[in-house]
Amino acid sequence: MVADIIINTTAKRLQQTFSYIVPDGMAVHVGSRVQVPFGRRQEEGIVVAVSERNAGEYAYELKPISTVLSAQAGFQEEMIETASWISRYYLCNLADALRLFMIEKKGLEVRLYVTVGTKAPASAEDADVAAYVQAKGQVEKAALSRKFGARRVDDLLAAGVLQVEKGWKNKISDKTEKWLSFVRDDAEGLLANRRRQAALLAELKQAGSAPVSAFIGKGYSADVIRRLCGTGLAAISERNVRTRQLLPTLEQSRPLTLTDEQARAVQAVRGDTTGRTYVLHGVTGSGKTEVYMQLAEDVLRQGKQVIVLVPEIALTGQIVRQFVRRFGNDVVVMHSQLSKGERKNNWLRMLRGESHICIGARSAVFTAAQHLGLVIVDEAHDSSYKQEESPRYHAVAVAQKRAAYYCCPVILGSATPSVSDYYAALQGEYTLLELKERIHGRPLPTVTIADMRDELARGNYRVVSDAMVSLLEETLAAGQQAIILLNRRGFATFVMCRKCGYVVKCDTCDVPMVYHKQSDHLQCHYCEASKPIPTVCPACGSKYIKFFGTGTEKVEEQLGELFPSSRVVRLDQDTASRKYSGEQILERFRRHEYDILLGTQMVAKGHDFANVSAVGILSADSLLNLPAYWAGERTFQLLTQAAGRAGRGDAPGRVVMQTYAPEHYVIQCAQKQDYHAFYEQEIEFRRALQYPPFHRIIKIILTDEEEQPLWRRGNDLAASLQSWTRWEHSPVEVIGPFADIIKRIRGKYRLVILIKGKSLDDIKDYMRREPQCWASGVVIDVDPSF
DNA sequence: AGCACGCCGACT
DNA sequence: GTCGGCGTGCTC
Repeated sequence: MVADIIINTTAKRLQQTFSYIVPDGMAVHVGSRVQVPFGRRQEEGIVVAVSERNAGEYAYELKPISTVLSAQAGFQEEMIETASWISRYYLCNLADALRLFMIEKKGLEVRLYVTVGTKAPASAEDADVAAYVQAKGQVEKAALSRKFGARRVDDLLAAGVLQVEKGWKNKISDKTEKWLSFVRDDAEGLLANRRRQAALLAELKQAGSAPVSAFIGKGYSADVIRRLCGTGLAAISERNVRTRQLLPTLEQSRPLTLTDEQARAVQAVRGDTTGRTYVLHGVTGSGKTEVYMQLAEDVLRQGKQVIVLVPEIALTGQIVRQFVRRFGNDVVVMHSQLSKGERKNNWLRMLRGESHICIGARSAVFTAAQHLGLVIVDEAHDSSYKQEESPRYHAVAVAQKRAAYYCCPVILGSATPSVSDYYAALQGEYTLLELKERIHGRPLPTVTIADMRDELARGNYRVVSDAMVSLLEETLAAGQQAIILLNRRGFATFVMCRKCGYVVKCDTCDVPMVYHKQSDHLQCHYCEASKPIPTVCPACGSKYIKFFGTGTEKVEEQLGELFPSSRVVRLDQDTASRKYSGEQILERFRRHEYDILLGTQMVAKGHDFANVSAVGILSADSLLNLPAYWAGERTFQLLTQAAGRAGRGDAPGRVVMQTYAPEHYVIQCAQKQDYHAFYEQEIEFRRALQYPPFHRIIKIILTDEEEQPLWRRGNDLAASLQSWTRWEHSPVEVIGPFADIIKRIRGKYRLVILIKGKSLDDIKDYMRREPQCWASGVVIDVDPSF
């Protein structure tokens, strides 16, 4: 037998499979993770095909597989298929795509092992070390150094008393633990004089079985346990490590009675075995979660599993809590703060079919499954579903691919579906389900627009408009809470010399630095570098250094001055960076320890605070003016999301949106919270300018520390792509190279080449074969989000 | 990605 | 003579 293997490295150019002999009797399947000789090294490989071919049929000599690293944490056929689709569609190599499905990214690790050498130790202390190594046979060098000191070990190695050798450690061996289980009662009186063993047996009878370690923890010695097993009344067995209870015990909730709309949606999806995608368009507060849960319940009844994706920010939010309350222990939550062991346990529980629902952010789409029955993507329009590093996959696309294999439905839930998804639904490619009513008939919040040009004309130079001030006054007076959104952190957005116009920029990035008052430093938001504030202008030496622009820190200060008796809390990357502190801020706001929650988009997403009746959006245009086709869509989504935070309780919601472009259709539609009107205008704009969904885009980003070679590489690659389109008479357009919006980040210049066309499959095939696309300093972004 | 090999210039 | 810099090519 011969196995085709992908070497699990990050090497960009190492893309092909390598064939190895499967030694007789070795259990190797598609998906097994194995150790293979590769050149002079040993490497980890993933088996992607097994054939009955003979080693003699190959033009080169085949080597045999060394060992199997893990059968348990291997791959299923579906995962290999999906990974291979990802590598083709997103133009990444297969090893990188496969690694997305792994918990233990690298299973094989090179370690140095020490054994005794040929020379005799010179001193008694050295003899101790040698004796220790002798007794163990071989010791990991790092462990030996910890015990005896690195200096000592190195000296002994140099003297030849010890010697060192490279070895490999398998990190993914299937871990087991010893379990003690009850066999029978002591009818014969075997334990008549053995009080500890009798007590142990009694406890064991209660428990049935438990890990040996649990009994040791209770004070039973290993000897007592061994002797009890010797009588045959109890037995020890090896079991795979059990997952400990990860979820807090919450009171269980019962399914609610559905509204007609909800029931229709559930009915439409129920029983789908075609792998279709459903767009669930429901206004905020229309009860999408209940639809999700009832569909999930259905799938669970069939013994199948569900993956629920939520935006990164929402992992601590309502939806997770609601699923846990409904489904209890059947739910595993994957979040970034889990330890590696916990992640692995959760993953294994899904793989073995012990749990049936997995909730997590983007990467949870790769969760192992016995039999997937449903994928739910909440807030499916959210930009966090697109991974911004290679492989640059979109979780929705991956979900659809996996669902197609299992023939199960995908639900894309959102109050503001992406224009592309909605278009696909109207075209009949997806199925559209609409929830137009809010639960309990609560009205949508009323939105007022504050034209900031008028404020300026009236002499209000503050960040906060008069309309917003009165909204906040009334809200605070009524004992209610408010949320204020400003999409920029820091105090002032740039620092400029009033005399010569010099703007302080980051040393390694081509962006102005932001003034942070809290740390009293200038900060680069691209590389985190910080600088002190110059006292004189570095360019002309004048002292007229001034701060311009407004960030969350400045608003915090102004709100403090305007409402001295109110309690304001700021939530942005700076205050949320410490572990759990973001969560704590939200929790304390929920308990009304603060009156105003101020922050960046973090405050806009998914929270459900019953006492919040007012929302202020300080700069509704901040995304609108970005030079990107999706600027309007993102703005509409953010504004609608933010507005949706108001009036979720009994008090009606009120929103003030500050803008310099009140007549813009995005602002107008957001004010009316009219998705359909927005969609109609946006789709015409996309059609006219041939943007997605009408055309697809690939973005190639080239980076280099030097500008000249970068342009040469960019021109060469663009020329190669151009010559292909001409040769093939392809309608695909190659645009560029041009300098990226930000010319330089972290000391590297950036060029962009765009590829645009109705179908990009053929040019992708060409790119796959073009070595320039696989050079270092080239990033390929298929369906880029910017 | 490693790693070896080979070519070349520099230096004990 | 040999050391080390880097470009090139291979790994079943």
